[in-house]
Amino acid sequence: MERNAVSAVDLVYEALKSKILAQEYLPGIQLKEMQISKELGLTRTPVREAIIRLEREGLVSTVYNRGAFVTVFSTREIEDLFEVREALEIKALTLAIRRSSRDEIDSIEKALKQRELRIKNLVIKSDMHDPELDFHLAIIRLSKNQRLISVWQTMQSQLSLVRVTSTMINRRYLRALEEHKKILALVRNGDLRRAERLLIRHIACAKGNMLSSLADVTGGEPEGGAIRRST
Amino acid sequence: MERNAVSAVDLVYEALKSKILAQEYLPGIQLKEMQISKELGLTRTPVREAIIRLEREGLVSTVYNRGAFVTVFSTREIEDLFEVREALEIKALTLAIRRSSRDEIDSIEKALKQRELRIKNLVIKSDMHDPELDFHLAIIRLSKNQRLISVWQTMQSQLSLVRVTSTMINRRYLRALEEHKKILALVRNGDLRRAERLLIRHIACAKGNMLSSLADVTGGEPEGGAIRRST
DNA sequence: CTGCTCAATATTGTATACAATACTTTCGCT
DNA sequence: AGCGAAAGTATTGTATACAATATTGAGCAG
Repeated sequence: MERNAVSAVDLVYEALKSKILAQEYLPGIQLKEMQISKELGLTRTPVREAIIRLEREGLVSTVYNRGAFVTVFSTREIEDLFEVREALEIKALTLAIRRSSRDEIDSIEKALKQRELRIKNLVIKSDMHDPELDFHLAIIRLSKNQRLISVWQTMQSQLSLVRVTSTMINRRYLRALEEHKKILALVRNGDLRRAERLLIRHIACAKGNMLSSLADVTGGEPEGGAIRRST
Repeated sequence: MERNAVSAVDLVYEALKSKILAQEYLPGIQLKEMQISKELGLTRTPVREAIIRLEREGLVSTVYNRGAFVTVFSTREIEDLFEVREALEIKALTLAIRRSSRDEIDSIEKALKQRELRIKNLVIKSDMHDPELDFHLAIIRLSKNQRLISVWQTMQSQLSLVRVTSTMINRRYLRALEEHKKILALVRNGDLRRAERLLIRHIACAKGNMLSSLADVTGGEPEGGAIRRST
């Protein structure tokens, strides 16, 4: 009995998802079943099924009889996402204070300090995944609420489709780190009110950055063709 | 050009979803592709694709090489769902106060009053859909946040899989209605703090009811066979 | 050159066929 | 009878085939 058999659908799903998140497939481009199935040495059936999964996660948008496209989020949708994300993170704070042990908080703090060192030593690799996310994910995890975690991750992966100029990220690294440390300290002390306030400001800041960096590239159609061609 | 052409997948999806939500397919039973496709006069392909959609919405759980089953939620998962739901509804309150017009609130109030009349005249039909949901959905909609709305609806449909004895619902009708009216009044006055507090208590009450009604039927395996057979 | 029609192509949507795994029943043994 | 192996059946997973729709491009009229 093959224990660790993995389905072809899973393979395609992971392949597509990582390519989308790595922005190898840019928002707007069409995911052609034939092409993908040839690339992976499979047929269209598992590819279709993987695409349906991605569609339900919001990374892909499909139009009947036209195909599947990497989702292009509007400014409004991004704002909506941030509002939901804020709601989830605030709830996570409440739960974290109630449910997390000193040890767990210590280990997050340690990770923060290591990150601070790396940043100050300027070993910032451009391909380093956003450290911002690590902290927020850590807080979310403290909630011990599996559903909260998975909804948050779905939102987050959608937000990560929005390209942010890396300079924009780098500039905020240190400041964000300070805020993270403060929030964590407040969680440790069980000071929900202040933690909330700080987190809200922190998220608002992140939102502002993303939206302004969006404005920078306004009009910059992603190559590969938009969803609808003018022709 | 067929404008309103609807895909077979959509048909299957809607059919399955409504049967699941109507508890025609009870939690735990297996969704057999062949059987469903024969019932609908289609083949397995669109059935499979519809099932994948439902799986991503949490209504169905699939096991590789074993099949798809209507999800059975554990007590823990229900608690998790309620926590997320609370987070979303609280956020919705904030946004509702900021974004909703007097007219919108008036129309919700009118609906509440009509419902009150119907209840007092004892015209409660057993197949009436839970009025509790109407109010909460109305509040959620006031947020004007499409993402918030859709995440909430997904959660809600999952929660509706949990069978609640109808007497349990009926008993709470009037009391819930009063709470709804109070919450709405507070939203109208922009009193976020008090609205939040009331809503939290209100949801806690609903959660308590659901969990206790769950306890009633503990051990009552859904007919049709559980996910894993003992043999 | 522009705009149109219509054939040719590409792509998706659904059906069918085959393969692999899981479940069931039968049969044989102790 | 009780247990286990093995054949038979059912069900899912993947591949292929066909149908329907959309897109492209050539040809042609104005």
